[in-house]
Amino acid sequence: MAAALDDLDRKILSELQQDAEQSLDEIARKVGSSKTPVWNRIRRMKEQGVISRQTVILDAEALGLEACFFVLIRTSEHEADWQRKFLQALRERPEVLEAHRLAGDIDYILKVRVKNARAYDEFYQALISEVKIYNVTALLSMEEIKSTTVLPV
Amino acid sequence: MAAALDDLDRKILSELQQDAEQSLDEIARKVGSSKTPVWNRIRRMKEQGVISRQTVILDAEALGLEACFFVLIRTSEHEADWQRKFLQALRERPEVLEAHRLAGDIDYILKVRVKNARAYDEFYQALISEVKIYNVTALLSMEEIKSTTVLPV
DNA sequence: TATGAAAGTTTTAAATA
DNA sequence: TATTTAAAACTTTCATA
Repeated sequence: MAAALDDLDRKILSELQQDAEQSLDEIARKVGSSKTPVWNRIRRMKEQGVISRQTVILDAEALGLEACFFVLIRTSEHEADWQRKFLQALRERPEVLEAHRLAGDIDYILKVRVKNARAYDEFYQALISEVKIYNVTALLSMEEIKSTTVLPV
Repeated sequence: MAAALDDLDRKILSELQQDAEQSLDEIARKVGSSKTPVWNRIRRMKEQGVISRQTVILDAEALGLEACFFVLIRTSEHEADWQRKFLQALRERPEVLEAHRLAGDIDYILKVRVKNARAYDEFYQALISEVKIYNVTALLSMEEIKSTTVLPV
């Protein structure tokens, strides 16, 4: 599955991750190459799916989304039908930014961004009314020390 | 802190979050406006810090980063000096994608992306050798159900 | 890989509602 | 005050060497 990337590819990815608004010329200069090879490599990496999309990162606080919770979920249900419903509920809710199925004792972890604690409670009430859940622990973030989309390349 | 955004601003943000490669004309058409007002609003939202940056989202699997852990940390140390060192270590390590200080029983949560379980162990050993930590629980993600940078606007 | 030219986009300015 | 029009500067895209 892992794509074969050389040093130049990695430098280009690193530049694009830092700032996707740079022009090809600028990136080419920084990575010590020129426009055409950089352009061809970017196109190839998009086709390969190494680069999945280009987006803007918004400031959650500036949008008034001041509360962030990590939610640990244990469930007694492990049936296919229950799971499908649960996953669908998570995918549909825009306040759920991350959702992972886990190995071990805790079944799922979510990262949820909302306006405030009340908005979290509304989310929580809605979720447990949609699907049966055995145990939920919400961890409230007091400080975002780091939050990055930049992967080490 | 929350910026005053109107309906048109929100539509523009929604388009940019979905796909930041769209041209101004395309965005303008979709949100029912035209190039210049859209351009002025984007510039204003960048200045206000609502839009913090533009980036590419890479596929972690395609890069060979196949393991994702959520790490729950309890510490006995709460001194300023210890904390500064700990936060610095987290910020410097590129495999740490998220780090939050929490309210309550668990002090910190991390999201860590690495090649495999061995790479996680190397990260873990390095971290505990740098700073004293009381208790660590690592939750291994078996399936990424959802992972988005798109905030509800 | 480099060059360069065509097509398209962003950015600024001026005119208009 | 905000929008439309228009034009200059710049960028991307692609053919050719």
